[in-house]
This record gives sequence, structure tokens and C-alpha cells, in this order.
Amino acid sequence: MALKAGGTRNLHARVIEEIGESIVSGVLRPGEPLPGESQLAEQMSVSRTVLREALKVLAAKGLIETRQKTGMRVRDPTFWNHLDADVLSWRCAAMPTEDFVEKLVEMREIIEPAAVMAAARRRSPEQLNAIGVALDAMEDAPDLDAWAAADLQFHDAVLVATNNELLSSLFSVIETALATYFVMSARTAKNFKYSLPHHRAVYEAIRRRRPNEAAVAMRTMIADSRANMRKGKRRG
Amino acid sequence: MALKAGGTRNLHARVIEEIGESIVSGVLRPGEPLPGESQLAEQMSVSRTVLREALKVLAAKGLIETRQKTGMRVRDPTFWNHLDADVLSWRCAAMPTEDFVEKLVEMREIIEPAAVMAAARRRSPEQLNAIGVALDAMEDAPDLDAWAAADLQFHDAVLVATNNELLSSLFSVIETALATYFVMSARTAKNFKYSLPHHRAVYEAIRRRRPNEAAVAMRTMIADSRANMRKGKRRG
DNA sequence: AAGATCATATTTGTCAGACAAATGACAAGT
DNA sequence: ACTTGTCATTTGTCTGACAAATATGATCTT
Repeated sequence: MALKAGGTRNLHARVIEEIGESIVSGVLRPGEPLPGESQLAEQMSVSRTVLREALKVLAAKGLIETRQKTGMRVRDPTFWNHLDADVLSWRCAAMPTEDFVEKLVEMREIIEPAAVMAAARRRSPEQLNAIGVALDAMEDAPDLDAWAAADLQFHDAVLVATNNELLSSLFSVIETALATYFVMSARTAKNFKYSLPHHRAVYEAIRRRRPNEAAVAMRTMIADSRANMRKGKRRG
Repeated sequence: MALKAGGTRNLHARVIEEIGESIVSGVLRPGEPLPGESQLAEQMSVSRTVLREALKVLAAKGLIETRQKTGMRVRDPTFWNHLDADVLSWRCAAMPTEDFVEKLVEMREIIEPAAVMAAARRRSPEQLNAIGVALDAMEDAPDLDAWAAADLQFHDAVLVATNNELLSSLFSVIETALATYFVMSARTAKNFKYSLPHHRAVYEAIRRRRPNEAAVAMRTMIADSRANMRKGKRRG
């Protein structure tokens, strides 16, 4: 486990990533004892100070466990902070199994309807307006890039309108991970606005404060985009 | 911000908690610049080494941001890892507003039905059996403590049966936070088994692989325990 | 021989001091 | 007024040392 050459970020950030990826990808097995701090620091050509800063962060993510005299051990995956953005991103990078993507998709399909329901219940007029603005931008989008930007804006506005930072935090983490796998689902350039009616339906339900209608509209949208995603996969 | 006297844990763990709580509770405002590392270390009577280990962890949780020359700043709450177990626990400790508890409850009401649906779809025979064992233990529980233990066992077994560590991780974090606020909802000692039929209904739905029935049963159970929870609040 | 007790070595935890690198602020020059 | 360059400040990194905890094995006791 030697540190990769390139990279201009902070040293400890690189160490965190290096070790974190090794653990999450399974190179370092759970229960396996890591070499001592001094030895590990030497292997990676960093000082023990920097190494320790990295180890504390990894311990905070639940990936490792340290005790005096015993040394460090990789913790069992049940203790990992699976919802941590880094852990998730390392899993995505590690050529994951198909079923991991399905788990992410399952999460999305739980969260998104719940999010629009919450937004329909609690959105303020200003928040509704922000969603409306995003929707207009989607409608007027001249090309795919503009549409993608407006789509992102729409989702963000809905997230804010939920007025529940736990929900939006979760949403954001899951979406980021999913974005690793799927290209924008409107790749077929000509009909990139195909999901506009669905977005409008969601907006209308939120405007009329109809949680159930919003959830139904969102589920319809998901079912629709599901098929499109199958075509547009990026890399195994 | 001086470090509290007592406590036998690691020094950096205490520093993490001290600063983390100050930030989450709002004593340190977002955007506010923290004193320099040297000065802060002196204030807390720890070495800069230890302080930095703590700062890196807090940065990983999204609470602070450090840049050379500029120093450290508290980040805007939108960047916090709201689903981090520590952040959540600090919020719970900080005499939170009522609406925070409602956000937690909302999360639970989203997750739990989804979890039992997933379990109904994908549980293995062994996982079903584990749920059944827990259910039997609940039924045979002679007193409140035994019942609480069996209840925990039941929930854990369902969690495992979802076969989605993202879901179970989320579940676990939210439940832990909620447990801070509510005493066991069966406080009225005599009828502490009142929710047994609900649990049995959930089990039956999972056994028969009926996701929708499982979700309905769970929602019924939640609605039922909602009322009980109102009575048993702990501390504002 | 078996078990309890203690010494020791190893590993993480903590500290102190130094220098490097980055960068905002300010002065000087055009 | 604008650019350029120096400087001071703050985080980033390294080094070496000692403290505290504890697994291991040796020693002592029964």
C-alpha cells in the first residue's frame, strides 16, 4: 500500500482515500490487523502525524478500530457508516457488484416519493416559486446541458421545500452516488424533454398541497426513467 | 471553550465532542472564524497534534472548513453530514426544538414501512426464522426488560432481513437518535405487550412475502405507538 | 501441574518544537 | 489606477521523545 504518485491535495486526504478505498474494496479484509502506525507511515512515505490524522477520520467513519498494544483492525462492515459520502464514493469506485446499484436505486425509490410528499405538505410560497422557476427553465431549455442544469435546480428546490435536512441530506448522498453510474437519463438527444410532463405533474401536486398525488407522480416518473437508465449505463 | 474536566476517553475524542457540540448547538455560528490552531490548542490545554486530529474529523463531518492563511470557519449547516451519528447525537443533546424531533419521526415513518417491504421481498428462510425467534421471545417475555430486549432483537432481525445495508444503516442511526427522546413506549408496565399483535402481523406478512401487507401492518403499528410516545416524553 | 501474579515489551496516545507551503495584505513601482 | 512583489500569518508536514495501556510470557504460589 504505497501512496499514489500524483495528486495535489492535502497529504492526509490522499492517505484517507488510499486506505479507505483499500478497506471498502475488500483489499483489506475485516478483522485483519493493519501494520503498526510507524511501519504503515513508512510504507506510505508520510509522517506518523499525517497518518494518524487520516486514521482518526477513518475510525470516525467506522472503518477501523484502534486499541493500544493490539493495533488497528479493519472493522466488520456492519459497523461502517454506509451513508457516509466518502464510503459510498469508494464503493462506487471499487467496481461494485450489480446488487449494490440496486440497493442505491431502492433507496432512491423510497426517498423521492417521500420527499415530494413532505414538500407538498410543508413548502412555503417562496419554495414553491423556486420549484416553478426551475420548471420553467426546464421547459425553455434549448439544449441538453441547459436541461440538465435546470433538472438539477428542480431537484434541489424540491429538496429545500421538504424542510427536513435529514431527508435532503440522505437524498443528496444517494443521488450523488447514483450519478456515478448513470449518464443523464436523457441521453437520446432529440427527446431530452420527455420527462417534462412528469415534472409538471409533481409540481402541480406540490402546488395544490396534495402529498399523495405528488408521490404517485414521482413514482410514475421513476418507473419511466428506470427503463431509460438501463440503456445509458456507464461502466459495469 | 475549555475542555471539560472529567472523562476518561481519549483526549481527541473529547476535543471532537467539545467543538462538535459547540458548533451543532449554535454556540459557534456558521461562517464564524475559529481561533487559530495554536491559540485554540492552548485554550483547551491540549497539544496542537491532538487538536488537529479532532479538526480533521470535524472537517470530515462537514462541520468546519480549513484553508491556509484564512484559518478555520464553521461551515453552513447545509454542508453538515446530518446523518452522521455524532452530529445527530450532538443535536439531540443540545436541547433541540420540537420540530427536530418531528423530522426524526418523519424519517422513521418513511423508513420502517420501506424496511419491512424490503424484508418481505428478499428475506431468506434463515432470516425469517431469526425474526420468528425474536417474536417468540417477545411473546414469552416475563417482564418489561425482557420484552425490550426481545423487541430490539426483532427490529435487528428485520434490519438484517432487508439485505440492504444502506437501509439498515439509516434505520439504525435514526432509531438511536429517537431513543434519546422517548422512553420505551410501553412504560405503563401492565400492558407492555400491547403491540405484540402488530409485530405478529408484520412477521406474518414477511413470512408470506407480502410487501404491501407488511407496510400496512407497520404503519398501523407506528400510528399506534405514536399516541403512546406522546405520554412518555423524557425531557423537553 | 494449574492458576494467579507480576514484569516487560510493544503499540497507540500525547506532547513540543521546527520548518515548508500557501496565501491574503500591503507596499512599491509603473 | 493597476500590476507586481515582498512579507507576515496560518495551516501543513516532519521529527523525536515520552506517557499510558495492555497482551504476552515469566515467575511465584498452591
